[in-house]
Amino acid sequence: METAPGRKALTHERILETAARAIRRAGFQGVGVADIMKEAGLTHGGFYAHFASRDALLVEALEHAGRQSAERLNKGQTIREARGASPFRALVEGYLSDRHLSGTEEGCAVAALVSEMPRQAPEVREAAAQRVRNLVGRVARTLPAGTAPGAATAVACQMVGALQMARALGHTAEGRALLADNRAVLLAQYDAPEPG
Amino acid sequence: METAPGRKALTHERILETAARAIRRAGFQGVGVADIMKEAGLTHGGFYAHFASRDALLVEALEHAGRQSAERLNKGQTIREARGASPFRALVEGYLSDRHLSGTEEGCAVAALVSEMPRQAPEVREAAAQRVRNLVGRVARTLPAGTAPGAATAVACQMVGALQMARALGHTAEGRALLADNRAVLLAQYDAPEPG
DNA sequence: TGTACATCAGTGAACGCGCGTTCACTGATGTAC
DNA sequence: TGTACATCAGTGAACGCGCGTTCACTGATGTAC
Repeated sequence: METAPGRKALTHERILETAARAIRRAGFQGVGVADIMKEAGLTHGGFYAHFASRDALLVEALEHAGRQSAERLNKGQTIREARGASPFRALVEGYLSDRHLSGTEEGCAVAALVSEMPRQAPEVREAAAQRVRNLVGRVARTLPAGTAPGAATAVACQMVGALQMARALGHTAEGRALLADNRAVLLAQYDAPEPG
Repeated sequence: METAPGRKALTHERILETAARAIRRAGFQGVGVADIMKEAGLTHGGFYAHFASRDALLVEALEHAGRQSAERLNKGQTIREARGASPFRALVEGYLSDRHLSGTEEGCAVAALVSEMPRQAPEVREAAAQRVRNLVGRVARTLPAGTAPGAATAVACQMVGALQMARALGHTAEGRALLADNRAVLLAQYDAPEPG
């Protein structure tokens, strides 16, 4: 059993939770320290009692978002596998779902932030690179044994690209069709044909 | 023959050229009006004689970047095809090249900016969506006849995702390996095996 | 159980700075006669 | 060819505003005796 978190630890967690959502919603550059503190029900002055700098918050927020998104994907995968889907199909259908398309704020941090990652401070970039590696690892674990090397990387890139491009097209028929195309192509390539 | 551009038109073009590079380098949010004007050798005050607002500049800059990147890809494709590559191979090897990895500023606007696109003003979003459609169209034109429907979309998403994720990992062996994995998987799936 | 004091989480005013936008202006270019 | 004037591209100071960060403070909580 872990030590019960004190008042400060609880507040810290609340700021992190808010920030993890905010960066995915508005981008690294899209939210300020004051915005996040306000959304967490605090005043901006208290921020530096919790984090050494804005970048230090971004690092922790990325890690928090990664954990949160991983949990969410785990849940979705478990449910789909219980319904008979292969691990790979469960991942693809969860990641490239309409729900994930519109749920940027709770979704994959890589899809929400990749194109901004190269422009961040070194510490933030490193935390971001780790999210990328984790995503590739997740894909690797769902691919059938004997899949060509490099496939996990290729699939991860396609999934991230697809979600982003669908979002760029808007939450419209056009965006959803792009997602559907990607699901179909991926499942045809790496999964047994759908039964029935 | 077109009308010879006057002094103002030349300046307009120079601002656009600067902005098209700047947004790919630093992101939509990463550069200000004053930065761009300074980089173009002007003072910020003159900006509003050329553009109605910052967003209006972003729209034109996206279009400019799209044209520029398209020309560049055309050139690369022509050279590779002259050396015997199929149109598809020529595109993939150009888009997923180490040169494109490190040439963000002159490269594909979609890869440089997708994850920021959903957060822009409606006019900018629409110009951005058009870049996405153009990229998918370009891929479609290089795929062998008879390829499964949806393949062009899937390939475009993978290429965009791959370039971004490689950049997120840094211009290192890790990033270049990710690109190489993607090239290999794409060529194995949609192209005849490399001769020799 | 009750008082005195130390600790500490969070407040809010203030800092220097850069943003997008406006506007009165300067000085070069072009036109009229 | 030369002068007088209108046009127009670009200048630079100024606007209101929000940013990241600092810091003296308040008021609640916890501890000592």
